[in-house]
Amino acid sequence: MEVRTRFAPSPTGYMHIGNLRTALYAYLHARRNEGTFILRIEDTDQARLVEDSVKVIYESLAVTGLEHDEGPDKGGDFGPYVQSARLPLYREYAQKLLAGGHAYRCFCDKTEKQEEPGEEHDAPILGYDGRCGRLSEAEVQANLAKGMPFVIRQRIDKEGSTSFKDFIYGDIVVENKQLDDQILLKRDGFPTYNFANVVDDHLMGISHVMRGCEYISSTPKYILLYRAFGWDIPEHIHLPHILGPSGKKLSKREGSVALGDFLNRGYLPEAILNYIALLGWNPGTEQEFFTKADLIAKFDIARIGKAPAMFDETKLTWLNAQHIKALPPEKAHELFLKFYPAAITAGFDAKKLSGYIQGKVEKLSDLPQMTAFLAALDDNYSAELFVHAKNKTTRESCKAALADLQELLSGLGSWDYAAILAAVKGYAEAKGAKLGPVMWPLRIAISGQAVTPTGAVEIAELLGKPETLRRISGAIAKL
RNA sequence: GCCCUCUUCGUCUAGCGGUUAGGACGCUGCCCUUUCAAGGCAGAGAUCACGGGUUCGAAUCCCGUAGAGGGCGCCA
Repeated sequence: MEVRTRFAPSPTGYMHIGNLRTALYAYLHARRNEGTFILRIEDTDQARLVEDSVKVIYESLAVTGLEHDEGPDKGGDFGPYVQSARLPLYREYAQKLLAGGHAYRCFCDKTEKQEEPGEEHDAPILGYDGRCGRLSEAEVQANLAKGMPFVIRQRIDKEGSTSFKDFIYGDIVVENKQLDDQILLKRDGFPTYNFANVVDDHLMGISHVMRGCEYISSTPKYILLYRAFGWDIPEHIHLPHILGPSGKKLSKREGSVALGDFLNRGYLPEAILNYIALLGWNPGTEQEFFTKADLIAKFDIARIGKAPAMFDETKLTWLNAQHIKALPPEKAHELFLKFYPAAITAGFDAKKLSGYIQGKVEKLSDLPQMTAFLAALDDNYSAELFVHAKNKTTRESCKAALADLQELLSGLGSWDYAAILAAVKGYAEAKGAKLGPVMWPLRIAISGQAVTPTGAVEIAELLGKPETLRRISGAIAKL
């Protein structure tokens, strides 16, 4: 059977990282099995429509390379791919349910949950009592004649139980009395997720329904719907949640959750994909670094886990550094260019700089701060930095070394890495010293900091002779 | 409140009846005669949530308990 998976986000205005993982898994499963990956927009909540948010979805999929084969912008044989454009379809299928006695019109007042200010109102919310389901045909007709607004609810026989086999979680059994007569078609004529999802997944030929495990509890209701229609039930694959640092579902309150945030903060799309792929899935080998192509080759839904996973930005950062390191130098430079401040690109050999620091960049957004000292030395650095136990340096030893270095370097004919290194090395050897005691003061003098993104010689080279000498003089004065 | 699910180092995880419980991030130390970092190596870190079974033998199978997460919307 052909594998057809779908990613069905609602247009909320941003791409949640948890949703992105769902999209990734659905994409990978489709690609792995030479199937089809479909994008469907679930915009059935008219009250929550966010302007332009469909664009965010397209951009997110494009930047991460999760290309869909069918969708609103790509077309396909199962469209339309936007739920608001499928209203007649839902109406038609709701009618079928009505005709078969699997649904009924409900004329009750709205019972929607209020957005409560003081959250902890966890008063038990009882499901609908089903009273309209017991209305006689005459009563229904009378209400209709009066023009009373109504919704269509699923009629669920409260006897017995309903079960399904989840691919990850195994057999799930729920007693029918736990199942609410959920609303299928809202008063405004739009379907609820609960209805549209089932109808669309069937009509679009979805073979594997992949979604977050918050839907496990309501899946039996969907199963009942499939049965009422006499449809085959697709494979259900519920995914464990991604948790925030507090152990709750990842949410905006606890920092970044949107793909865009991570992109802005200098994470590479491939690193993000790599990291979230590993949240809930593993290859069964010890490989952790994956390109998208690797993931397609190795992804297997059989190795998705059950336990929720906490999102750990530290590990994402490490993975990001790995991906940056693996970039071809030209590509890395191209990306760095977008983050370098103007002072760097204007005043330095940025390409050379990129080459020197590529192995040390964790996030692209670190670049401005990492390179700031090149453009402008902060003269207020502490002279105490020169004192370093391991290199056996003191203020006095540094001052002496810098004085010698200044003379030596000012006499240097050519100013490049090899020449500078040779000069410094020669000096250290002549003094019978190791390189450390000489390099250390040089580094401090020309960078004003103990930690630099590249070595002292590279820095001197980038700075140029006049500036290097100027900074050395400044350091001598300070000492 | 009712229902569903989950539970191996701080974190992500391997494990599917017999392992010194493996790897990764992070942490610590050492090495690399350019600091820090990167890289290499080493180390600390898990009574496998707890309690009962089954079994010659259980992290692995069964039953309870606890904790955590999720669901119970005219939201998805």
